[in-house]
Amino acid sequence: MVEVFKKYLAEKMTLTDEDWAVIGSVCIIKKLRKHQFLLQEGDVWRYHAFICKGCLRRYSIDAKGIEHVIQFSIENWWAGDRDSLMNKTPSKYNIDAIEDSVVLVIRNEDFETLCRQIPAFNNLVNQILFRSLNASQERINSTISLTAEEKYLHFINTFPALANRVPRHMIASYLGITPETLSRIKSNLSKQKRE
Amino acid sequence: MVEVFKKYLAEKMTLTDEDWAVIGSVCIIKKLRKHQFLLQEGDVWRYHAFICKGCLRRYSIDAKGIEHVIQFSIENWWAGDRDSLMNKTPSKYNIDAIEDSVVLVIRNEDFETLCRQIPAFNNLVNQILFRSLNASQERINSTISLTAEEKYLHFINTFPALANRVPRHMIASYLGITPETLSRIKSNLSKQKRE
DNA sequence: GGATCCCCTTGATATTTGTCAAGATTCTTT
DNA sequence: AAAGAATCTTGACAAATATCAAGGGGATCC
Repeated sequence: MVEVFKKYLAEKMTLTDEDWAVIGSVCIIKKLRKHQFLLQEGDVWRYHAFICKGCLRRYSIDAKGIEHVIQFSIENWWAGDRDSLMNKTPSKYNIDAIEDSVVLVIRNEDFETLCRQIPAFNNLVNQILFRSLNASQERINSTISLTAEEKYLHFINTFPALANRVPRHMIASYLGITPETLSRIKSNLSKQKRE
Repeated sequence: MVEVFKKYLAEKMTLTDEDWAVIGSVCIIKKLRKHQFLLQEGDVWRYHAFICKGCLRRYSIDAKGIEHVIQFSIENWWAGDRDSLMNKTPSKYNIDAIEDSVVLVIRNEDFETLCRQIPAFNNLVNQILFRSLNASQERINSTISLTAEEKYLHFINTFPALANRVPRHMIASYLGITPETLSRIKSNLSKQKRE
């Protein structure tokens, strides 16, 4: 499973055998069964996690006990709680597996050493940061500008791989609407298509 | 006005006179009158802009011609369009001044040189990136989890300095609600307070 | 110092979305 | 294969929010 990560790195940076020896040595493979937590609210997150296989979600639980999905991540993406990591504060989020998954975990100290020792790795990390930030902005834009139906269409456009992979009620939660509303949107859309 | 930036840097990193000589030499001061654009949709953004004084907003315009405020920035914050900068693509956003403002602009080439030459500066930039990302996540969370009234309360809690500084209809737009709804929320809140 | 424009408020009404409840369907586990 | 749990759908109704329209107040510009 480490191979997935190696391939990912090789595609995004020039990766010498030497680099890989250093990086590989700090990687920890962790299997997660469906529903198993990678991070629970209240814990401090001290890692960087790369998903080799499977699908995770990050979500918060509000005062009324309702779950709100903040993010999905699948193979070749990262997961974690930067806020908790950076400020060493208990996390406000939960991360769990939607399917049986395999994640590759790197301890933060090790990760920082990698960034210092391997400039290309550091650049990659920065690139990912930039991308995440742009994606966030994009999401904010669509959340405040679009109707429920438009948000759903935007979602399946942006993440076609997820539409048939994660339960609908989680997509609804991600979009900030109720499962019932999503269900109606879908039935409307397929009605319109038939006409 | 460059002093504001110097003070900002001195607070966030160890800034030698030498560093400042290098940094100061690439700073361009730009005055913006109220309503004046810093960036217009379609232009490519090639700078980093620090606000010395005043208040800017970034917004998009949707297919129906409606403006959606994505972000406010005031003195001691940065403004710009990372997406356009990074990908060298025409910007999807407008940035304009809500009040007469003074911004400090650094060309991207110069900025990158600074990052390479002054490690402390580079660290600061990374820190800011992290913070922005956390703030984005936080905003997404509140946008999908809260009611209109809660969003408004959350906003004035998070940005008390903005509440009395930017027009209400822009706050409404930022929150993804109509000005009318915001107006009613405010009148409800003050009613409740009186009771 | 009007005149104009922009912004905010309020009311009436329409639309969207949420809530609650029941039944159907699918997935899991044994 | 059957039981049980979770998920999805649908309907009736309620609540939240948007839309449309009108009027008032304050800033700004000749």
